[in-house]
Amino acid sequence: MSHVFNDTRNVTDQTRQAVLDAANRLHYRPSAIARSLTTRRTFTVGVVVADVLNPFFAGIIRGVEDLLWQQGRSLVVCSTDEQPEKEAYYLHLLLERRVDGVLVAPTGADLPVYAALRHHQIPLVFIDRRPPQPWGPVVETDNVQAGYLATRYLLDLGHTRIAILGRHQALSTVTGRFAGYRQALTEAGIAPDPALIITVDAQQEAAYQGATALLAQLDAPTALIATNHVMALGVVSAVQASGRRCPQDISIIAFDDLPWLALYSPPLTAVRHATAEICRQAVALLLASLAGHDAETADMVESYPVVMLPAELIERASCGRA
Amino acid sequence: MSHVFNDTRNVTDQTRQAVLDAANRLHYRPSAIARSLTTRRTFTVGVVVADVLNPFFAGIIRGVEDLLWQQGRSLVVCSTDEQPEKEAYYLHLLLERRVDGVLVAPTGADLPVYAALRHHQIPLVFIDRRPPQPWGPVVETDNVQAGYLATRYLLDLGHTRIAILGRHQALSTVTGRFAGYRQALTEAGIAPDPALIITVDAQQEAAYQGATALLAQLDAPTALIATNHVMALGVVSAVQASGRRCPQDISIIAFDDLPWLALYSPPLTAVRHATAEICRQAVALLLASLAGHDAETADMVESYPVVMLPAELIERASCGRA
DNA sequence: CTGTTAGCGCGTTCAG
DNA sequence: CTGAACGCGCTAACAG
Repeated sequence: MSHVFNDTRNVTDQTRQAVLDAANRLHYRPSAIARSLTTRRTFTVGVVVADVLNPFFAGIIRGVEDLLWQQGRSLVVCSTDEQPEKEAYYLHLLLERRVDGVLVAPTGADLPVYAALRHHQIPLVFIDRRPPQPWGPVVETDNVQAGYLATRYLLDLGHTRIAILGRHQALSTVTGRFAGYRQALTEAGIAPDPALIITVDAQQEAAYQGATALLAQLDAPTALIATNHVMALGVVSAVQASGRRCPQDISIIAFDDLPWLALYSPPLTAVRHATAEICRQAVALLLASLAGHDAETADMVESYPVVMLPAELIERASCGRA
Repeated sequence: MSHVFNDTRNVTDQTRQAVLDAANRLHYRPSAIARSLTTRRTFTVGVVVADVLNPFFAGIIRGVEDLLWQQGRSLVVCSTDEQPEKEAYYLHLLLERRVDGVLVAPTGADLPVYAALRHHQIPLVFIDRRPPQPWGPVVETDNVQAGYLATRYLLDLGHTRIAILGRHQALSTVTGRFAGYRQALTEAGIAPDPALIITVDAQQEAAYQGATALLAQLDAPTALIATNHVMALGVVSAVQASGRRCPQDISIIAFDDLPWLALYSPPLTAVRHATAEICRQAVALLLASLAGHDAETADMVESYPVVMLPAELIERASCGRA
């Protein structure tokens, strides 16, 4: 009797025991499959990111898992490798699985599956990046502020030739960070030099090549900003290879703070995302729209919130101070 | 008509088109829930590890995902934080979800839920660590060989006082690596010194404390082996704090090879797991036992294979050579 | 407080 | 080649 398991009815202790005993004897476990078919809830949410192996996304997944596991919700993870086709494929998979909701760091393409998800009333919350169209709420780092923060910090240290490296792909994260970079320079009366704004492919090797080219310029930069963790690895190795000393010859700022950055020689200054807060807000929005469906919010506002969380600069020795 | 979607029947192109058109118009998507209820297959596998955020496990998850996504199978991830209760909780969750199979890096406790999974015919494959009882096949690194490899390498370099740091918990990984360590020492005619075998809690801070104590000894070691990545971080910071120079004053070997180890000064020698191969073998065993159920392997052998994959030493400058 | 029943949306089988 | 009926295991609604 399902009532015993779900406490959905008053039952005498006697019958409860009888049921429980029988259940144990037969190794009975209720089937979540059958339950989902009737209740139309799967207690599962999908998390779609670029790459589970990227520590930034791994942190997001861990944060979301921690917020959900006590509610009996499980997480299915999907790595898109920045391929829109893979993103669409996974979203279709999640749709067929009838997950209760999806958190997605979009590749940037405007996929038809977003409409399909909406049609099936599956809440969608975008994390880290903005979708091309407002298909759902967004929770992201304030990338303009983050780019500004890093650049301003270097300017205050007296740097005037500051280079920035980002992904070649048109992601909202990269464009935001670049915008903040330009804004800080302009405010300081420095015209952004296109030769110091480098975009490369996603791999560490590409970042290495880009940074190496940068350092080989006649009027080479005295400071480098890597707009994500993989780029940071490439930049660091390029600086090593160039024979430059950090921070004497060059300053480095990394994005995405990870344990090893503090152990590097010198310890690397980094821009840290409010990862835990991103997870909290995203999950809150997801659960809210989940509840919203039950409540039949008829005249649902067609504009979704965009939550921007400020980034924080972790000051270490790689810029010659602290 | 399900026949159209599954090509399970000969259908005229006309009716096929009619069905497909209607499906598109209504944004129809087949429900994997309902399908699972009848077919008793969910096309979902669970992966239970200690911590998704740990790069070693993140690599495992990524590897498994890559092997499974094209088959239309999805992955639900679970972090136990080394707590048997959490492991049991998650395994029950996966059991209720009727996943097709489970890959688990067990905490080491002998949980009743293993029997429950078997009773429900849900294949179980253990990865990275050995379970207390033979509840399923195991795919792991040859930890004895790995510990031997690292120790022997240091011995060949002339070290005689070699310390090793491991987790306090009784995991098959740690005991194996310790055993290999002892074996190498003994072979070299050196009696293992209990003062050089340190076990600490899982956190980086604990490893830092342990390594610091080690370095403060009167007859301090000249080489340190950290048996996992988190320990390595603690060891490295302890060496830095002690004012020692690596490799002049002390040699370090890390476990779990990650990109940043090569960028450290000096680049860190590390023991690398055959992560991709672990994933391949584990998934192969899982799919095999999955197929086995259909084939009704009546007289199933009650002993499961234990696959041990050799580790590899990545030689870098932190030991004074290469 | 307890027993019975309809139906969730598929795959499968059995008639047509 | 096609339509109709059954059942997977559960929840919810309805009788007793």
